[in-house]
Amino acid sequence: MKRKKKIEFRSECPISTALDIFGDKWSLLIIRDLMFNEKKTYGEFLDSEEKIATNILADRLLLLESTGIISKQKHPDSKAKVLYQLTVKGIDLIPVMVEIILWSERHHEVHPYAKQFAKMMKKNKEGMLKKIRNKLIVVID
Amino acid sequence: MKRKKKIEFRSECPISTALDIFGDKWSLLIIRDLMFNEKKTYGEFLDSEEKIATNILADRLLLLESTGIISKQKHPDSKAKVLYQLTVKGIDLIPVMVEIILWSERHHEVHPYAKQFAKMMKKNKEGMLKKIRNKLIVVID
DNA sequence: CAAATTACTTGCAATTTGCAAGTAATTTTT
DNA sequence: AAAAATTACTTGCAAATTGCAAGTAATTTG
Repeated sequence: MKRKKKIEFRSECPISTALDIFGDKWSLLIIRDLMFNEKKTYGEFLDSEEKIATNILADRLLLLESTGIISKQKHPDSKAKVLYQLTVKGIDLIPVMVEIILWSERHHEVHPYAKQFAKMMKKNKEGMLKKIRNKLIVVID
Repeated sequence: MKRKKKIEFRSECPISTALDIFGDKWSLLIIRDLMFNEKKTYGEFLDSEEKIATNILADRLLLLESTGIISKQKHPDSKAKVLYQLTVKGIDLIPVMVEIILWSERHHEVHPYAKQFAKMMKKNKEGMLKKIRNKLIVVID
């Protein structure tokens, strides 16, 4: 499984461009784990509830890196590990992710934590957004 | 090309659930055309800039209908036409779509209208959201 | 220093996509 | 009123992508 060198943008429509990057069933789940679940390594992404296949994970990490949404760093604990993190471009996806969560919570049966999340968002959206962002701010891109 | 009767939800995570519905390269483009481009018929969806294949379009319209995001109505002008429209659940995707547009505009080269859109959003987001919503409000679901 | 762990690759089979060419029911044109 | 367009799809098939199981190579642990 080798991925295309360059991703092709189908048009200059902002929605289309975004979908060219993360329009699939898995990319936003990796971003979710980085953004909300403090996951940082290949192994941690692998053991999600949705059971992403290891080759797909490798492919998507490459894609997200090549589109500037995540970056690889040295893991402080071990040479055998790789630390993945969101770049600023990735962190900027917070409002997208939050609105997806709020929509899904409103229209589907989801985990209780999502209902809690929606309630807190209703109280103070700006504050919550900043709080999430502050937790992710990072030195190197 | 026959589609699976039922879509399978991989987990109760709100992001995952949303992706099970619209996590592909085309669904949100149909929603975009309904939401922002006043498109309403099969033929209109077909002639987008991104050139969706006709079998894929048929498949996605069915999927969006079965998940309650769009609905089919009689076309007032002709029996040969079908009128598609967003349901309330579909209209509720406005904030998701808007945040995707804003993110994409911020990080990519996109159509000039998107820059204009971003500028207006910055001025008065709540007002804009309401305006978009009002244009879509509909009698039958 | 042998067994785990970590981050991937590789080899297929199965599914999905994309393209070209129908088809069936209207609607328009002549 | 027949013939030609239009509209909303379907069908067949090749090509691409996904998903599963089984490696591999470099650390790290017992």
